[in-house]
Amino acid sequence: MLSKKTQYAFRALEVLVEKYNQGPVLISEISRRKKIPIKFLESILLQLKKEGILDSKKGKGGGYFLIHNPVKVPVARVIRVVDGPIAMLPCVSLYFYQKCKNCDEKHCGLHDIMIDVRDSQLAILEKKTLLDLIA
Amino acid sequence: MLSKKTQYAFRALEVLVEKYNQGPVLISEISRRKKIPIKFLESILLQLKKEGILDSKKGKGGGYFLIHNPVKVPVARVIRVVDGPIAMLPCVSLYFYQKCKNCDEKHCGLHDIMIDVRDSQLAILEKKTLLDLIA
DNA sequence: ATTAAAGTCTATTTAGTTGGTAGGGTAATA
DNA sequence: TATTACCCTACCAACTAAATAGACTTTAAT
Repeated sequence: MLSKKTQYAFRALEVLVEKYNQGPVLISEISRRKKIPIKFLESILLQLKKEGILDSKKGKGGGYFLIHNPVKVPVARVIRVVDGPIAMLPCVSLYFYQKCKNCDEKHCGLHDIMIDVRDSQLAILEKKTLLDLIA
Repeated sequence: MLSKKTQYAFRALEVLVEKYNQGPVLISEISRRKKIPIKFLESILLQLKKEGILDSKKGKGGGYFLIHNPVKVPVARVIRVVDGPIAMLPCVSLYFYQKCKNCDEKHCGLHDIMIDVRDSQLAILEKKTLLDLIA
């Protein structure tokens, strides 16, 4: 399951996609429109900024905005930034790989199954982009 | 990510698949062979029994054993019993569905994406069975 | 230069889950 | 009838998620 934080991130991104290339959007506006606790939202947007998905402008007329064309940002990227691994086991994760203590990956049925699952998940999550959020 | 509990469950099931139709297997044997804390393992096996995947026999010569032919038990079933939902959002879960507060499922891009992901996950997890664990 | 708008940072709280431990009770079978 | 081995209850420490509070800094318009 995606964390609530990640779900909030997607809701917020919906707003920013709609307003892509129309200047910064206030945190408070996103919070109000999507019913996200403002301070919690603040930390989410900050995280997305640190990871190079968003940028922000301070002062009057400031706010958050997308750096890249929404069609260039895969859904998978957002999940990894906010939630972490997408795979169901550490030993099959591409970005958060950890060796399995109790299984020899060469002959582990579970490992093989989860590799398949990961590939089929990523086939979708790497192809779908932020633009698909407001389809 | 699957919980450690679920990973233990699969490790334990590997043993029971190998010994299918060869009588009960002691908790202590599974614990030793798979290096699973015995009391924690106890609770996992009990849960699998309550859900109709395993049965047990008490007394001398007792232990746990599979009820059904391993090829009849999909991996998805084990995950649902021990871990809960497989889907990435409550609003796209088949067995643990919960309505989305902030989205109208009819026009929600995120919803549609996660439906696709769920289907592709299940295509694998419903087809692969316990027998594949020891492939 | 002032000021107010707006993002940034640190920290704390609350609640729930996970992983694991301990000990005793109960049922089945040799 | 004594073992063996499952069954149940309770507890705990560590961690994570979700949310809140408040002070600080930067920016831009006046």
